[in-house]
Amino acid sequence: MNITLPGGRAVVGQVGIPAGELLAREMPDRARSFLAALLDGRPVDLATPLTADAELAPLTFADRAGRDILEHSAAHLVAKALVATIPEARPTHGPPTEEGFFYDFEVRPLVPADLDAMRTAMDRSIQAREPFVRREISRAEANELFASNPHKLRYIAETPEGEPISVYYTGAFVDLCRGPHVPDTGWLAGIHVLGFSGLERDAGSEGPSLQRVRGVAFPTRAELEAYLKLRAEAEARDHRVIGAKQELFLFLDETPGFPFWLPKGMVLVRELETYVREHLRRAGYSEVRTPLLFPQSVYETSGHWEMYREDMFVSELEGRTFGWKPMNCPGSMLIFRSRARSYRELPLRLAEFAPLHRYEASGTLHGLTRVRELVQDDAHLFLMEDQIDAELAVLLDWIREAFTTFRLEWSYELSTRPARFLGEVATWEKAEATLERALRASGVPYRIAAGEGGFYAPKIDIHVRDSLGRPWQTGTIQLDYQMPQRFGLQYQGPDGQLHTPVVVHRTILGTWERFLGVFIEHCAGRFPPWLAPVQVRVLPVSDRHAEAARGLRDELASTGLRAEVASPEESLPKRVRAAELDRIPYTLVLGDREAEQGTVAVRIRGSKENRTMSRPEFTGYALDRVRRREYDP
RNA sequence: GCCACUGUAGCUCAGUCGGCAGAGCGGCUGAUUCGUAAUCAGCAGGUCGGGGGUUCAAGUCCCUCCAGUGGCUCCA
Repeated sequence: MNITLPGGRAVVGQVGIPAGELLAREMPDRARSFLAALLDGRPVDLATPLTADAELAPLTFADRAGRDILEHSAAHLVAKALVATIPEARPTHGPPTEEGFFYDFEVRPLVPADLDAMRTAMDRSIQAREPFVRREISRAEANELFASNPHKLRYIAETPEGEPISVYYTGAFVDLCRGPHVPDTGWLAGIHVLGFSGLERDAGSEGPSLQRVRGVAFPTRAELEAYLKLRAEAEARDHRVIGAKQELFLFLDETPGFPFWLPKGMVLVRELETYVREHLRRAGYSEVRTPLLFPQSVYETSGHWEMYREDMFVSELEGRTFGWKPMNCPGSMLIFRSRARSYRELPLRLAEFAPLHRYEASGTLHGLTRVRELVQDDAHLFLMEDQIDAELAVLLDWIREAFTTFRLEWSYELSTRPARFLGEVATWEKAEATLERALRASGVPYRIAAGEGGFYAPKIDIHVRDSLGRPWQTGTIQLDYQMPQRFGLQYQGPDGQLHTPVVVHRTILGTWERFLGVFIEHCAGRFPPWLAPVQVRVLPVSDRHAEAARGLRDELASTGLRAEVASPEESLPKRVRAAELDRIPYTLVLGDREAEQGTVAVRIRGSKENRTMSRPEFTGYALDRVRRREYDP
């Protein structure tokens, strides 16, 4: 029997030798990291006997498939532990996910004490290094074995005739499973249960609700510890925590989902607006402001009433029904329609930064990243068909520039026609193809999110990851053939005929709220100097320098820098510490030495050294970095 | 909206079996006049998320509403 190993090396194996044994024999140095194998490209247990000529490769945690196997094996262990804790629990399924695994159970609602019991049971199993043992059984045997678990019976029934039905034993616990698995539970020392939650029940289904237990798994305890440390770090830079500490924004019980922007947070918003407006000016946009409320009839025209009403705030006034706008598009459409339009006006680019209201379900609210009142850096581009490609190219270019400025890594998702949509399928497909062409032309990688488009248009969504790798959706580019039609928009073309324009709805940063939520976490509250609410803090060494410090502050303020004085009621070291904790980019110490020489001692955030500069030298340095929007102080 | 959990001073949290509401930080006042990540002392600050109930007695037990957290669903 000839077995081909990775790299094309062919070895001879005795028929019946387990895959793991052969791999260990041929690659003894690495054998300890092998948790499963690929047999002719199919993942299998290491215990699988080799019976014919084949290609064989080891799988480790470094392989995506290997990682999935470890995580799925961890899910089995969770199931074993939960059933040991609550015997009447009925396991359903437990797949690996992007960040770990889960296992869903039909069981009474779990409580934290259940997790403690499960952890104990899991530890015991891990200590015992219980092997995962595969058995293939008949359909009848399977039906008998899982007679008390309707979910497993359903999976058995769904298994195509002719496909083997396999079960895996872990000690006394048995689960219906295709496998493969790690050799034994000793591999699961790096398992950690993150938590549990109830699942939304499918409409119409009865009986106890499902409970999901989520976890992560690593090959070693040490890797788990590293992961947990990263998570703890992520919690420390939670924008909700930083926002409170730095007094950027506020949420009150009385107004769930409605952020209060505090003075310092408002500086961030204004700086972002200024940044975006600079682009608007260069790229030929005009800014408008349209009403916050429109009568129902306008939303009937736009399609919102049919497709988006659930998410809208609605007011009844004098017997008429008004909706608070959830998007800016209707207003822009009405402006376009307000008079005859010529092709010479196109592209017409209307930007609007108006507060939008969306009645997001209470359970989905989350700090700044999911709110009920938000402001987008929104614009609508009214285009002729042959202007679309060029505009899309400009937008993708602009996105690259913006996200580079913020040092955010971004990726694109092409979201296609959803189940509920307006208009004709053919138009949708044309729009989707146009967006895809633009993405290809820009040369950036993208993913297709089938069925994730808006109800009126397919879109390119911009996803950013913060520095800890968590993904967020921010900007969006939507190519819309529906709304112009529904609003009856027309322009007179060079041919003298009336045509319907195409509209691109687009945001770059998305919303100030979500963008700042993400960016606060990305920079961990250490804002680039141009964004920092306080750019310079002046620390007089003692009372006799307070006057000079105030003078310096005024001097800095007159150049446009945001500066403040920390008066010497506290010790200098304490004020230095506070400035560092407040993430102030530039801390200037002013004492006798500096007063005499007309200099300042400059401490740059994150650096313990300080540099003596003349006042004009510092001002020039700081202003230059602010003006260039440098990321670091 | 659904499931679970949580809610004590501005913030982070302690509060045992139901028996007098606490600490640190922050704030204020005073002393100190300070040279690059915490000087010292004192003081103020609470409807224990709201309402209802059980009890001689509720921060603590029960019900309910509100808000938050983690998921589900949804989404910028």
